[in-house]
Amino acid sequence: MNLKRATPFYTALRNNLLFSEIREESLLDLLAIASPQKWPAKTCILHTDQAIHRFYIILSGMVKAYDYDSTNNREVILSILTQNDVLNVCSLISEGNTHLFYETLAPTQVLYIPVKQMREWTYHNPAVFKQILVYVLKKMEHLEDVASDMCLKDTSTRLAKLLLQLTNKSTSKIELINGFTHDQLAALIGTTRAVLNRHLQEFKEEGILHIKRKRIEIIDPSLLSRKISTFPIK
Amino acid sequence: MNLKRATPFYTALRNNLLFSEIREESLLDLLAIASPQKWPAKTCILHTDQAIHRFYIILSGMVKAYDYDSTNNREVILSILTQNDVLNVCSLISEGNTHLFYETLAPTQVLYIPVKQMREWTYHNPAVFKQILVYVLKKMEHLEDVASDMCLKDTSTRLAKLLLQLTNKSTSKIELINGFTHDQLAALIGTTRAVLNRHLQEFKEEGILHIKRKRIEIIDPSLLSRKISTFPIK
DNA sequence: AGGTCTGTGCTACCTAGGTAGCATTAAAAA
DNA sequence: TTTTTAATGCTACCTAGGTAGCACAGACCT
Repeated sequence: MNLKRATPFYTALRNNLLFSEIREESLLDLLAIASPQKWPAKTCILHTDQAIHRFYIILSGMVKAYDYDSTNNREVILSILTQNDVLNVCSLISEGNTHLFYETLAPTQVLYIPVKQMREWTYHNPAVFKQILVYVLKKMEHLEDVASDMCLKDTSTRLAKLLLQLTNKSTSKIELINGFTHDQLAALIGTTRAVLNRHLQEFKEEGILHIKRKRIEIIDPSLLSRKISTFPIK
Repeated sequence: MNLKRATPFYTALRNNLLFSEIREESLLDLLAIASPQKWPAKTCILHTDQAIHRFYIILSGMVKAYDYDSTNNREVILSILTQNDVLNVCSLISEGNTHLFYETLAPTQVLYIPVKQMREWTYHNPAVFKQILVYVLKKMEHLEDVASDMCLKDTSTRLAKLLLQLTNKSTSKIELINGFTHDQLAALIGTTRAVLNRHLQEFKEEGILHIKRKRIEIIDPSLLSRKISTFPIK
């Protein structure tokens, strides 16, 4: 028993807010039906029948949730999932189908639990639903922001917001998306690489940031925040 | 007791999927702390301190959830709430702040429960969280669609989708948004009245629909569905 | 070293959709 | 009825952002 508690998997679950209200014994029950799995980068997930019937908890790595339109060959990333995020919440409830696609952006470690067993576990631990609700509501809020920005704000505002959001206030470094290509950054703000680059160059000209290969450094955060939603004209 | 069960309020709660798993006695408890309220059309809600501390269940009428950008004076409607929808789910959980605005589009009847009492009630009826989760996940799915359409699909596709979605398959009538002005329709697909009208006229020319004042009638649904995501060019 | 590939910068062009403004019509109010 | 208001149609213009294409650079291979 004590051995189990010592595993990194146990610690991972224990530190996950989703299970903060769960008693130790129940958590060990959960651990008992969970299996680890590793995905290499650039793996599509939730597309196999098998994957649909599993509930995933991300231990490390990164997964994008995106939609893709074949008519114009474009992609939007609606959300980036990392440590402590979960995949396939719908499966616990209904055969609910998110139409989104999921793909790893980096090698990713997960724990998975077969949906059937997970449902059984939730039956004995209904308290988890409240925590899942908290989790989903937070995602929802983000999605509301994304949706409204996408159609009310222009591209350069969206870019500025993205960069500011992901800047660590204390270190002033951009987190999470360093290592992203411009294609991926473009998908995050719902535009094209060419357009994104146009705005990046603008920002560079104005002394707001440095651009290195797969890495952006903010020089002047205050100038950047002034880019938000203040139209150049008017 | 039997009297209470006979009230239209009881029936409303009983028919609301959110409370499908709730025992009769618990539902009566809920009814005991609930109060009816009427909002006239065009009323802003959730903006007063009082309103923030209440959980609302819509009995009849219509409320739009929207965001507004003052720099370009535009509005997006992200969701339309009607009978059996609820307002202020976040309040049950955290001081969670959706940044959206809410406004009635028609005279609306609600039941409200003070958040404090509602939280207490949920404490005794935790089963409701699962149902709320089901509800929120459904809203989430819709929001994902909206967000991705907003940046991957062109306006005429979004319009076609909107109209088809709201067409009752059996009666072939458009529901819910009949009575909407073009301004409101535009906000629903994230564009401007002028642009919306341009596409409506296009559709009319092509014999897809009739346009009357505050009312649209679909003549040829199959032509309309062909408008979806098939670019005129290519 | 040389070769391949992926990411980036940049140019020149095009169009969907945003903006402004006004004329027309239907509905509601006086 | 007339008056007033709200909803709609339509015109003419403008621009942000999408498209295509290519040159160049750094990374990563043999």
